[in-house]
Amino acid sequence: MTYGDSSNSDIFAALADPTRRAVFERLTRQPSSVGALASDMPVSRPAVSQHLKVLSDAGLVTMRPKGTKRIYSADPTKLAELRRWLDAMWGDALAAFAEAAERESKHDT
Amino acid sequence: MTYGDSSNSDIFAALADPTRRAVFERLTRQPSSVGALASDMPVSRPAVSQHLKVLSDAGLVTMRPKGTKRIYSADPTKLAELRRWLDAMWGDALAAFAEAAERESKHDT
DNA sequence: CATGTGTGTAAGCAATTGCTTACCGTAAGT
DNA sequence: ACTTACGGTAAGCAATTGCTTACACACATG
Repeated sequence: MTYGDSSNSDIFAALADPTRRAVFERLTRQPSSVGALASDMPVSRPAVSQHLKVLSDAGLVTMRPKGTKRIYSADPTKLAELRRWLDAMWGDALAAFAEAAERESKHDT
Repeated sequence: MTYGDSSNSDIFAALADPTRRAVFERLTRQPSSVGALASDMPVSRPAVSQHLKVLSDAGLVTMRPKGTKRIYSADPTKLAELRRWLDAMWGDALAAFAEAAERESKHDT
C-alpha cells in the first residue's frame, strides 16, 4: 500500500474534470436521464454519455433503465471511501503541522 | 455558483495524478525537500518539482527555504475545503438515495 | 571567488483527454 | 411493421499532460 496502490485513483481522476464534476453534483441532487443532463449543459449529449461512463467506471454513479431512458444516480458508497482517505490525510497533515510548529518553538523565535 | 464555479477544481485536478498524490501523501506525514522526495520516487527530480508547482498552485502545499534546500509541507487548509464539498455531496447523495428508495416502495414491489 | 549542492524552468515529445459529428442499436407508440 | 425517442460507440482532432534532458540561477563552503 505504498506507491501505486491508491484505489481512489479513479475517483479523483473522475472528479477532476469540471464538466464531469458538474454532472456528478447534479446527480447527487436528483437522478436524471442522459438527455436531461445534456440539455442543461454546454456540451453535447455524447459528451455527457462519455462522462457518465467515466463516472460509472469509477463507481460514482449507477444506472437503471426506465423504458427507453436510462436514469443515472449518484452512489454514496465511493464518496465514503473518498472521505476516509481525506480524513486520514487531514489527520496526518495536522499532526505534521503541529510537530513543525513545536519544532519551531523549541528553536526559539 | 452553478456550473463553472467550483473553486476546488484545482484541488481535484492536482490530486488526480497518482504520482502527484503520492507526493502529497508523503508531505502530509513529513515535510521534505525536493531531492528527498525524488529519491524515493520512480520519476526524475524535475518531474517532482513540476508536481510540487501544481500542488502549490492548488494551495495544497507550502514552501519554506532552508539554506539551499526548499522544504515543502502539506497545508491542511485546502483539505478542509475539500472536506466541506465532500460532506455536501455526501448529504445530497444520501437524500436522493433515500428519496429514490421511498419512491420505489410507494410504487410497491 | 571558485566549486558543489539543490532547485526551478525551458524545450520537446509521446500519450491522454475532452470534445465534436456520424452512425447504430434498442425500446415504445401508432 | 414503421417511425420516433433515447442513448451508447467509433473516428477524428486540437489541446493538455506528464515525463525526460539540458540549462540557468541561488546559496553555502573551502
